[in-house]
Formats: sequence, structure tokens, C-alpha cells
Amino acid sequence: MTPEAQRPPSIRDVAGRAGVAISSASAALNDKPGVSDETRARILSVAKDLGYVPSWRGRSLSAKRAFTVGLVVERDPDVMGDDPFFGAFVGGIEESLGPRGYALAVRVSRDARAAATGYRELAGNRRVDGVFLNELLVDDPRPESMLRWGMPAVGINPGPGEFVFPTVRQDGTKAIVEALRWLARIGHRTIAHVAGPLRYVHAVERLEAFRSVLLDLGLDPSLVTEGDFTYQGGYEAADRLLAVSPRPTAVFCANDLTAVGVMNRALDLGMKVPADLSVIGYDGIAMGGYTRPTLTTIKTSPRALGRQSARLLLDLIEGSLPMDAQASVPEARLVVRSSAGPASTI
Amino acid sequence: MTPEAQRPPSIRDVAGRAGVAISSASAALNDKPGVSDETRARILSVAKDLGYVPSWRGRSLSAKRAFTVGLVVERDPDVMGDDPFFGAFVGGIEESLGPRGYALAVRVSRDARAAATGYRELAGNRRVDGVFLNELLVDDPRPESMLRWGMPAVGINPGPGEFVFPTVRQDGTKAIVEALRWLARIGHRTIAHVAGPLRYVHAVERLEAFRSVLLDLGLDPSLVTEGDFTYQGGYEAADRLLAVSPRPTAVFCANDLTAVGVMNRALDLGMKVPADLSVIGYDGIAMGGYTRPTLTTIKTSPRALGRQSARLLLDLIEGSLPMDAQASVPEARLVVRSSAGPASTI
DNA sequence: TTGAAAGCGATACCAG
DNA sequence: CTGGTATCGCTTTCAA
Repeated sequence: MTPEAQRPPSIRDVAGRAGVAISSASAALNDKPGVSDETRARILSVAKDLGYVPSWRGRSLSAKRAFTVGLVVERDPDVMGDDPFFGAFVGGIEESLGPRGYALAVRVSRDARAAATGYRELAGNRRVDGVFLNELLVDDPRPESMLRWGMPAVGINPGPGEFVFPTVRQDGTKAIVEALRWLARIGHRTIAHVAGPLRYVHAVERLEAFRSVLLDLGLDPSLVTEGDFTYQGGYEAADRLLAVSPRPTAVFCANDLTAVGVMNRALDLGMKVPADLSVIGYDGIAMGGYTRPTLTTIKTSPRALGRQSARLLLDLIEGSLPMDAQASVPEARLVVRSSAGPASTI
Repeated sequence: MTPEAQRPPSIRDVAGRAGVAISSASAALNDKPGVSDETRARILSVAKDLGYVPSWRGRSLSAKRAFTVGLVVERDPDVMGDDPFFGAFVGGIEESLGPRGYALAVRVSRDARAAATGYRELAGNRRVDGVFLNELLVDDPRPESMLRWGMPAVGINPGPGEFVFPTVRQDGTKAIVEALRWLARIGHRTIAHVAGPLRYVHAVERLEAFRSVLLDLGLDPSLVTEGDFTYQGGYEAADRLLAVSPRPTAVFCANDLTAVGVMNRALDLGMKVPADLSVIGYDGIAMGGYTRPTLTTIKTSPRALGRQSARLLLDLIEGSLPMDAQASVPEARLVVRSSAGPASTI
């Protein structure tokens, strides 16, 4: 890859060819005052002739900024493909990043230890100017450590209460309330929940919402089993739930993948969905519209979440945002499809 | 974000505290010869005390290397989430990148024009040291322009024939042959194909494979309609195919999403799958195992493809790989599930 | 073995 | 308005 590797023109080349000082070239190129119109025009034209593109490395060193933000995803590379959140979230981030000249550095780590290393590298290196804190854990050490490193960050759905960095939230509680109340209204009395791993704040939030609504409705809120946000986890959770008596007639799942797993297990056991078992998911992934029956779910907006959080992060980096800023995207909505409905035996 | 923003220790701080020259510190830190063991030990210990992490910006400028590679994804941010290839591919890339100290910069562009801009920025800027060329088009301009820019690249499944950069391929032809021959063997005589947009080489390759096998089998290879690799595209393609006479009894689709669309349309029309229509997809996405009936498909390995192509790209960047290098990952395999089988009326 | 100094490419300050 | 120069943090000669 070296044959005709002539290095790209630098600002010196431009200045030289235009017969001006480097500083003038810099000012002209950056639309800064202090250069006569005529000189500016000449510099610009030379730059164009040469095909000059400012080196991001030089700029970066000088500006003490990487013009890059980091996203660390803690997930086994093997299941990365099954995660629709990732792509949509990245898509949203890019919408904000691109126009402002920033790039996104992605790091995939298979476990918490590797993820910590990932953050440390990105932050210690100053390879990025800020990071996204996503899928937060209860007592997550990352926010504190980013603060200690002096690394700007934004928290995505950090749960209720204070957070040391700006946050972006999408409330899903109201939609959960609506979904569960609806289930009760159409006759369900035994409603179960397949939670996500309770080390995640979003898993806890959904569980809390479930409990509080059921209590409110005078129903038993204790029919809960912990899944792992995967299809397989849902499939297996279904077996546990369907073994209890009285058997639940409806299940609210912490995410869609789990819900599809539950639904398929029920179907595989010869049950009818929703007649024998109603299933409701959470996320609103496209797949929910492709399964049969189609999945009733609570639809979130990963893309908007990405877009907003990137906006906040850049504002924070550039100093125009207080640390306690809070943003939110429109609440998650209940999307009624066909996996939930009245129980056959009321 | 500025209160106690003391800048992180630089190599000068380390050298100063250790009472040595910067160059000695550099040598010690990089495991280079020219420093006595004793001095080295002292430097290392000071570096540790100070929590020194080499600045990636300085290193980058000096080394004339960004230690970053770029992936440009041409896709509407809205459907990024539906694309399981992206996540898995990125996961694979990271497996090779991380250990070698490189990062991945991702750029999402909604159309070809934006994607071209994306490449130009990454390349012109020298923000990245190399790029992945994925989802190649027939007569794709990107390889040539990367060559012109002197930007290392690798082509992922660039189709048959020469390619100006190293390539990584996963052959799927044999599996397609096997799948179609199997359909014929179990009695299908009218087999259709829902192609991908034919501007993509991989769409053309799959179509060519389809045609050649059907010709070989003495069947009519002309029952082809063009989809767009989406679920909706498949759903609509099904309507077109089911209107022709004689009606096909089996459909091979260019990807899984399309196949699920075709299958669902058939089910929605009250047909039985596979009794009335057999459906075979391509990709092997997890969802194929979640639909009912489960999807028979040809399973590819996006993660392995990512891992291999990143390996090649880094080798190319670091100069240890010829431009005509070719790598491949194990061929795609036919995965028989339940969406395809003997036709009910033979 | 060690240290001094020259880049890398850009920005920013300060004289002229 | 313009040009020179220091600076960012590191690597890499090149002398001592």
C-alpha cells in the first residue's frame, strides 16, 4: 500500500503555494477574520486546486480534542446481530454526529471486565471526547469513574433520581401501566412478568412498574421470573411460569425477544395465543410485526434516544451544557397487535 | 465539564519525575532497546504512579497513523435496527481490532451520495487508516477512489474476478445449489426467486446461482422478481409471484427478511407453508428460528467475515500484506428447518 | 546508555 | 492585515 503514497497536501503546502504565512492560511481556511478578502480567495482557490483537506490528526492534537465520541457495547460478539437496539441507536447517534464533524468510535466488549477496559482505554488515551453510558447497572461504577477521569458522558435511561451527568430518558412506565390495566380490564387476573437481569436499572424499572400496577389493581404481583433479555431466556421462563398454579393467562416481558420466546414456547406446547396466554413485550422491534401472532408491545425509540444523547454529549463537550441537564424523548407507546387479548376462560 | 480538569500526565511529566530525557521515557514505555534495565524500571514505576496513559493524539500525529479504521454503512438510520448483519459484522471486526490497539469509526449514511461523502471525509482527513468496502455495487466507484486516495481497504464479498484490494469472501453458491437441487428432488417444478436490488453484486451472484441451477435441472429459471432485501419487499414480491400461472410451489429469496415477508404473505392469504409454498432464505439470521414455521435458510457468518476482514485490513495497513491477498471464511451452509418441504400437490 | 532536538499538522498568540 | 513562532504529545534520529 505504498507505491505512489505521496502524502496529502498539508496547510504548509497551501500557504507556500499561495505565498502567505501558515497562520494566514489557517485563518482563511477556517473562516476567521484577519485576512483580506483577496488573500482569502487566493488561499481558498489554491487549497481547492491542491485538494487540501485539513488533517484531522493535526487538528486534533492542537485543539486538544479528538472529535470523536465513544460507545462501548457490552455484549458477546456472537449475539450482537440479534440486538436491534444497537443498530438503531448508532443510527440515531450518527444523525447528530455527522453534521457536527464528530465521529463515533465503537468498542465491543464481551463482559463487564472487558467493557471497563474499553472505557479506560478510550478515556485515558483521550481517544474520545466523551462517552455514552448505556444499559446502566444498579450501582454502576462507570459514571463515577468517568467523572474521575474528567471524561464527559451522558446517561441513557439512568433510572430515577440524580445522575452525575446529563441524561436522556424515554419513559415507558405509563405505557406499562396502560398495558397492564388493559389486560386486567379484558379479564386477566393472573398476570406474570419475565424480568430482565435485575442488575440493570431498566430491568428493575420495568419490574417495579409491573409490581406497582398489579398491587394497584389488587392482583398478585409476585408471579415474576428473571430472564436474560434473550429469546432462549424467554422460552425457558415460559416453562417455569406455566408450571405454577393458578397458571397465568397473561405475561408481560421485559423485552420483545423474551416475549417472542415465551410466545413460541406456549405455541410449541399447543397453547393458543392469545386465547390461552396473552403476551406483551417491550421495545417495539420490527420482528414483533413479523411473528404470528404479531406481538403486542411497548414501542421505544432507540434512534431518537441516540440522536438526543449525541446532541447532549456534544453540547456538554463543547461547554454549552450544565451537568444536570435532562432531556427526554416522547414516551414509549403501547402498540396493540395480536398476541394479547381476552382470555378464553374467564 | 471543566472544574477540576487537570490535564492527564504526559510523557514529559513521566520523564521529568523520573529524571530522564523524554526520548528515554519513550523508549522505556515502548519496550524498545536503548535503555538500561534499571532506568527502564524506574520510568515504568513512575509512569504507573502517575497513571500515565500515552496520548493517542500525539502518538497518532507522530506515527502518521490514526490507529482507527472506518466502516461506512449505507442505510437509512430508521432501518439500521432491522439489520442483523451490521451488529454481527461489527462484533467480528472488534475482535481483531481491540487486541491490536485499533478502534473502529462508524459512519452511517442514508444514501449513496452521503456514503460517498462519508468515505471522502474519512479518507481525505486521514481520520482512518483503512476502510471496509462492503455491500459492493456492480461497477462500484469506491474501490477506485480509495486507491486514488491511497487509502487501504478490503473488499467483502466483492464478487467473482479481480479486485484492486485484498478480499474476504464467503461462498454461498454451493449451498444455493444444494438447496435448489433438494427442492427439485422433493418434487418442486416451479421455483421462483425474489432477488435483491441488482445493483449489488451479492444480489447478482445469488440470482446467477439460481438461474444456473434451474437451467441445469431443466426447469424454467425465469420466475424472478426483484425485491429490496426488506420484509415489506418480500411481502409484496409474494403477491406478484403468486399471481403467475403456473403458480410456483417454492421460492428462494435473496435474504431472510425477504423470505419472512414472502412466507407471511402466503400465510396471510391462507396458504400453508410449506405444503402450498416452500420458502428458503439466505443469511441465517436468528429470527429465522423464531418464526413459525421456522425458516429454512442458508447460513452465513457475518461475524467471521468481520473478524477476517479486519485482520486483513490491519495487515495491509501495517504493510505485511500484498494487495492481491485473498481470504475466505468457511462456506455458507444450508440449514433445513420447516419452511420448505414437499409440495402438497405434486 | 542517555539526552537534545527535529518533525508530524494544525491553531493561536503576538509582533510588525 | 500579515507573518513568525510557540504549542499540543509523541516518536525518532542523531550526538554526546
